Amino acid sequence: MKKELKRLATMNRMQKAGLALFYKKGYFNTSVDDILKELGLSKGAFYYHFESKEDFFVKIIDELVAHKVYSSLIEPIEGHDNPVDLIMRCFEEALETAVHNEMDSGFVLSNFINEFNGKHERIMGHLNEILRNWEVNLVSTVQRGKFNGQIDRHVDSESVALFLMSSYMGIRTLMVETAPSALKYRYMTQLRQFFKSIEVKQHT
Amino acid sequence: MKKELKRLATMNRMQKAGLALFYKKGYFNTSVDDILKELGLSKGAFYYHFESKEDFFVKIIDELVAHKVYSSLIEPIEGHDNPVDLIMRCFEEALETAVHNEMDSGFVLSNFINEFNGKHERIMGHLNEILRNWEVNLVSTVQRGKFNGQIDRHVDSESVALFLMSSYMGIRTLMVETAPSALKYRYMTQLRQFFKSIEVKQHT
DNA sequence: TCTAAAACCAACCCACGGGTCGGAATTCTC
DNA sequence: GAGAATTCCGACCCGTGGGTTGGTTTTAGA
Repeated sequence: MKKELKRLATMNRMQKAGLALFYKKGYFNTSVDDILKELGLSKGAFYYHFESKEDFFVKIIDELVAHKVYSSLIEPIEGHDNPVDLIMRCFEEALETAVHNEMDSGFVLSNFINEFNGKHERIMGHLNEILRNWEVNLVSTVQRGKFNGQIDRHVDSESVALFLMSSYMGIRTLMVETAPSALKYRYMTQLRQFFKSIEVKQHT
Repeated sequence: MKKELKRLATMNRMQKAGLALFYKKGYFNTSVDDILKELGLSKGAFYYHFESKEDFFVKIIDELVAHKVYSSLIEPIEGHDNPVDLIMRCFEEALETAVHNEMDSGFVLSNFINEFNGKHERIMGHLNEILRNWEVNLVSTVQRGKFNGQIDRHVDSESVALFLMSSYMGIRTLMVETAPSALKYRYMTQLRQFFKSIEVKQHT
């Protein structure tokens, strides 16, 4: 019984260290040895737990990356009150985390997508699934906004979701090298502006 | 005299092939041999013309990538009539090219930025310069819009420019794997919506 | 046509990285 | 505490990739 626990513990350590390095230096630019060195483990240990570097990475995506995206971008907007506000708060929060994160290297999911886009079918499959989950969630949140009478019924939910995703992925990329705090502020300003334009006009 | 010409011709061939492969497979995942194989040239030829792989890449950035961004995103919006329209047309055109481009791998500049973000100071310096040019150009275009009385004087030009850049970089990433034509349409819809929100309200 | 420089070739060097394997240490189970 | 299974070590294999070098072909120019 305890064996299974230790097994999982070790695998988890490797995956966490792996994600940290893949995120920081990129997949192709990170060797298995790099990860092992950080943990004081050997190649044997690694290949005892994982079939290959690729298999290792796929598991990281399905578990850690998916979870990260879920907890920071999906779960926070699943409430039932004021969808627009939820999305704004969620993005703000996510960006704020990035600002305070010393050694931020961008949006994890976006980084990996960029590295494998059109290059590696299998891995892209797993990354795209996370992306789709996010999208579905955004779409339904926007639709809730329509029901609640906050968002104009004439706008296309899917388009809005897509626009939100695009801009978020882009700003996270830009925030890596240039004054994240200032960029965050500017970005949020325009995001608010955009939301205003699709909100139902209040005939006060 | 003709020697210099041949020299430049060969270097150009290498750079073009290099950019194509770097763009398609990424920098770290493309070997110098890959490029040489495609041209039927040898290592000796390569290292006769370039100091190193990195030097080779930097030159590609400064010449080819910079030029590409300039001709597709900067030059088209430098006119003097209707800035909003110019930007819309320009983005539309750029996305349309991507749609029709079999084997599209995303926005060249964005791809490279993602690959080196926070990882490689020197290369990021060159990439950021292109980014800044683009930004400056967008900012001044937005400001022209204010002068012309098309854009609300209260909006912050830099924020708008940033928002445009973000969304464009994001949508280009997303377009690689998912029905580019549909995404383009949806994106343009929302971009128009955004512009509406910062345009001066016509009191007809 | 002859020479010298420019352009290019191809074999070589070496470090690195993914993956293998036989055995040693640890841990569980009885 | 013995035996077996699990976990891990570390030396090894081998293909790859960046870079070097000595020499060969091509070209310019007088």
